[in-house]
Amino acid sequence: MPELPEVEIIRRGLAKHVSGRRIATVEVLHRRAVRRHVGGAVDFIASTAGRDVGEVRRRGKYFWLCLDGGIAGQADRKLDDDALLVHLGMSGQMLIGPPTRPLSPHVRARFTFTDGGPDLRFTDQRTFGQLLVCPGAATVPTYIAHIARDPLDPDFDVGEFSERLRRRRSGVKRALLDQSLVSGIGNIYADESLWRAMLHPARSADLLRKTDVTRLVEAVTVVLAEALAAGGTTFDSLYVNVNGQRGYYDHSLAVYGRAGLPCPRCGTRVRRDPFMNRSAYSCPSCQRRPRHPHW
DNA sequence: CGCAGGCCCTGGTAGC
DNA sequence: TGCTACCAGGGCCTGC
Repeated sequence: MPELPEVEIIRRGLAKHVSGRRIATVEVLHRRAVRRHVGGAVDFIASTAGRDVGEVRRRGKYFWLCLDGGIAGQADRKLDDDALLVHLGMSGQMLIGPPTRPLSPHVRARFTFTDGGPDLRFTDQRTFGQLLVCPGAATVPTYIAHIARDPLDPDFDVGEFSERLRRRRSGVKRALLDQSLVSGIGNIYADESLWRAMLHPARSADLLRKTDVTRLVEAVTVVLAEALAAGGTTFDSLYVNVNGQRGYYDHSLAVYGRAGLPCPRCGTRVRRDPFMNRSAYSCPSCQRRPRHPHW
């Protein structure tokens, strides 16, 4: 379940291993991986094969490889605006390795490079992930223009986010998961941030006090940064970096996936509530349930 | 515009 | 044991 920290780890790995190289061949092994690419698999291959990879950028849980140019210090190079945009969904992986290694069963797309070096394999067991080429690489790809800035973005506007959050008439957890309000937060980091800020997930966003919102923004920022420093969360073994290595933030999880286990702060047993056909984990003592829960 | 719910998908596991 | 049911989940999409 890659959320912002995991996606950022992968972005860095790709920047290290793929930026500055020229794509040679592209194979699409599962049509669903390019279902959002206008023109389908044939056009996707034509739009990526033979092109140079520049910087790798990210917004929230999306990242994109700049195609043709965009590499720092090479301003004279032709600057094309295309982005190879990636969303990993629940189980997507970007794996770098020797071209000769066997093809694992869930590889959905494969990229080789003209230098004959390590290839790149988009591997995705549950096929929620997707790849597409669209314009807007230099700023934000058009396809994700509706995705809000994430809390680690230098231009993230805390004031604007706080105001918009306090106008929402839904539960605060639901709001945190809305990528058009703030991006990069999924189920794991929403629960961890709310626990840290001592806010119940079903608190109505429009009833939060300003101090609550300030504490929440602080909590989200710290949780995401700490998870990033730990290399991300490998909860169900589906997340690994480009070299196949796991992250270690699961050792620091306070509530997520810990129903019945003691809250690290007060020892009360962590509670699991049904939430949008999934789960919300919280401490019944640290995160007081509101009189009128707004899930 | 905001909000809620359906849908897409597979592998692991619980339960019968 | 072999079957079924359910769970995990992000985000697009539709309907209100």
